[in-house]
Parts: sequence; C-alpha cells; structure tokens
Amino acid sequence: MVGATAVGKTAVALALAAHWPLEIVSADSRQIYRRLDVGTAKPTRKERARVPHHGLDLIDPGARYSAGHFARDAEAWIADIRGRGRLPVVVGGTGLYVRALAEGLFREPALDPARRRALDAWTSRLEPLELLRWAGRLDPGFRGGGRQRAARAIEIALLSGHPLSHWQQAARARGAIDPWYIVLTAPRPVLHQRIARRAEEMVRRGLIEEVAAVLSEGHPPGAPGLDGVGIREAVEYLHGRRPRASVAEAIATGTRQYAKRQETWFRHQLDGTVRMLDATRGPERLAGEIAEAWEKGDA
RNA sequence: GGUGGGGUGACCGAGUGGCUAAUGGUAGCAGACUGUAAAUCUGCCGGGCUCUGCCCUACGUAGGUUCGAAUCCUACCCCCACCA
Repeated sequence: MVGATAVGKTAVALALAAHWPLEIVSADSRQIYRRLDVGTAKPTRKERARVPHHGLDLIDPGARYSAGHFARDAEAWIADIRGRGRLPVVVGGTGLYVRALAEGLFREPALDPARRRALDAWTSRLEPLELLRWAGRLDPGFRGGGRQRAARAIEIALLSGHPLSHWQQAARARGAIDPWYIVLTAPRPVLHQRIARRAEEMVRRGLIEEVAAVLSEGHPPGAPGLDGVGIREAVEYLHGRRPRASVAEAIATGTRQYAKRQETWFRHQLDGTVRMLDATRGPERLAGEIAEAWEKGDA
C-alpha cells in the first residue's frame, strides 16, 4: 500500500488490522533513522503497539541505507511475518524502496568500499556539467538525470568495470513479493490542507528540539539522515539561515512538492495491477473495501 | 507640510529610449527517475488564436515628448526614510 505523504496510509493499515492479523513493513527512506521521530512523522508508540511495525529506527542519522538494502531486509521481515501466519502489509511513500522489494533492482556487483569513498570525494568536487560528461562517456546508455545519478553511473562503471546500463539489463533481479498495489490519493486541496496542518504539528511537537539534539551528537548538517523535508528546514533555522516563524510554512511547501513527486511516481512507475483509492473516504471504509476485494481475490 | 528614495508579471527582484511579454529567483503545473530517492534532475509558466506565426493586455494612475518608452517630461495617488 503506497501513497503520498499526509494521505493517511498508517490509519488505513491499522484499520485493516481489524480484518486480518497483519504486520506492517514500512517502506520509508526517512523513518529508518533513529531519533528523528517528529521530523519523519513516524507512527506513534500507540500505533506501533496495536500492530507490529518493521523498518523503523534501523540506523543512526549519520549512516547510509539504500533501496537494495531495504529490499533484502524487508524480504527477511516478510518471511518472518508469514512464518507467524500473518499478512505482511508494506506501507510507504518511498517508491524506489517498494520497487526494489516487489520487482527487484539489478544484482549489484561487489564494490570496494574504500575505492567507493575515494571516488565519491572526487565526484563531489566536479562541476555538474563535467560530471554529466563523465557519466555519458563511461556509460553510453546513461540517460541523464543530474548530479546524483551521474555520480552513481560513474561509480558503477569505474568500480565494476561495466556501465550501469549494462548491469540494469543483464543482471536484473526478481522481486521478492507478488504485490497487490493500493495507491491512496487525495484531491489536491485536501492534501494541501493536511500537509499544512502536519507541518505546524511537527513544529509544535518539538521538531526543532529533536533536530537540535541530533545535531549535538556531532553529525554534520549534510548527514544522510538530516537530508529531508522538515529536518532540512529545522537545520536551516538552527544555523541561523531562516527565521523560526518561517519553518512550518517552508516545510509545508517542501512537503507539497514532495507529495507531487510521489504522485507522479506512483502513477507512472508502478508495474502491475494498481488500485487507486481516495483516502478522504476514511480509513475504516477503505479498509473494508480492501478486505472485501482481497477476499474475492480480485486483484 | 518639506526633502530624498521607491512603486515592474501570483510573490521577490533586474532592467533605465528600440534587440522587452520584459534577465534571475520563488511559488505553481506537468514530467523523468533500477541501490543517496523526503534524493537528483527536465520542461512549461500574462491571455487568446486559424499557433514554426498572429492578435490583445501589461511595468502605480492620467497626460505629454518621440518614428519608437517599463525606461525621458508633467501632474496626481500610494509606500519608506529623514527633517518639520
């Protein structure tokens, strides 16, 4: 089950628990970070007590995770959940994580961590245009996409000896699950209203204090876990680059833009049967419909 | 009341006689995306058409100068600063 931020995914998943014994696998690239609870809008303790959650609080804000890593972890969780005779429900907003789990990425060859770090230091110093030229030269199949994706193409080509596009075609992996996609959506005005409220709530619930505490652990502002809507704005404020009064509004703006990207992704990138549901109709009702459709095997 | 500065497209902000429907940025809309993905990028962005071009509207308001003005002149309105 996927959907944009602030659409109420967790509520629907919890309502679904009234129909079957289930456990939730969170496919969310921000909620993997420990301590960043408010800033990533993690399910509350109460919600976690009602239904077991996996995929939360996996690593420290300074550490890096990845879609491939998630796919391996999630596969194991799902096997366990099934072993307990329960239904795994994957809930999240990180499309790439869902894809990695459901469809598989490509089998990434082993990359020497030390060489990888050295290369990263080099590419991060290159001008964007230079970076794109290198990516195009090292991988004729490189389809563009900016700094980060160029750096990835360069990394794979140099460290594995074959271009990224080669691996993507030749080393395709199979997915670990057979997904039954449900995409939750909400009309733009409703979504925007929810997002505005959510941003204000974050600040009220101590977002800034939470981020300040993480920063005081010594993580640099560019640490992987600090890179996300909400956290970023709090960091800006804490570094004196933004007035406190503007934090909530900036978060709302960033979240709207993110939610739009998610919608686009879910609309075009998911492979297979996709069921679109209007989230504004309420979690109980939606859960009922989902359960009914599932019983009928109507995929 | 006086003096100085300023009023530009949804917002911020360049432009100081023709190359200007007007640089940039923001917001918005649409899109791409197979291991950093809450990331990283791309396109569009006054309105209307018979849409490789044409027409209308637009740089506070009203006039004027000029072949031609957002850019010069005059008056008025509003904002800011200082002086009264």
